[in-house]
Amino acid sequence: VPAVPLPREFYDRDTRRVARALLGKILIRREGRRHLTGRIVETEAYLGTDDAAAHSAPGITARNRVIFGPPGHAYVYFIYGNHYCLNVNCLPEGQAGCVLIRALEPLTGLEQMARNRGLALDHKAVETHAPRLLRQLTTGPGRLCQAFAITRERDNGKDVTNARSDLTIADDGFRPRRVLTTPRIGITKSADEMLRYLIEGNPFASGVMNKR
DNA sequence: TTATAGATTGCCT
DNA sequence: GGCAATCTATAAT
Repeated sequence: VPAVPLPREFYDRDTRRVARALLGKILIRREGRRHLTGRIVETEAYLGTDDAAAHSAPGITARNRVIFGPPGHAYVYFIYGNHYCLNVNCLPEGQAGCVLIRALEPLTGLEQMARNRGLALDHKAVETHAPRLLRQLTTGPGRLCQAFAITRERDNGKDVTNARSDLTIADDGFRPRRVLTTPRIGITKSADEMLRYLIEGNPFASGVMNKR
């Protein structure tokens, strides 16, 4: 696992470019000496005050203030009374924009992820239902937060570029072969904008056959 | 002060 | 494929 997080400059540019560039990077949750890691395989861009679907659309509020802050910080919100979602904010302080992390390919710490998700993941289960089970760990924005124990209370506003942070994003050199662009999922406003990015063919992206 | 919709998920038929 | 669960930000009263 790479020890050096992506630098702040990585996030200090157009939100769509960051959303695409985050594909293939590694999300790292550190719990003492143990690590949970997963490769980012699906993202969505949420633009500034011009994007009706973005939480930043109404301007700065208590809830969304992280999106207007300096780049490279986690924006975590609670939705539908049940789920947390993880974003990283982009662009310089004062400009809104963030990327929603929608799906990961789990890499290390799978048993802990399963425990966090309330799933049984023994060897027998892996042998018989591996693809189904593994997809239940970190496919979907709410699921990956539960698997990584990401909550608003614990992680909102956290600097993901700080190596001492327990939530960081790093580059291990992996580059996606091909990237698909589609409309965003689960929104009603600005639903036609092509702002969802995923690694073509990766089985851990959400949706059927990597589409929707 | 009350009502409503929401960047989701899991269980039901 | 349909729908309930369950909290909260924001709009409407």
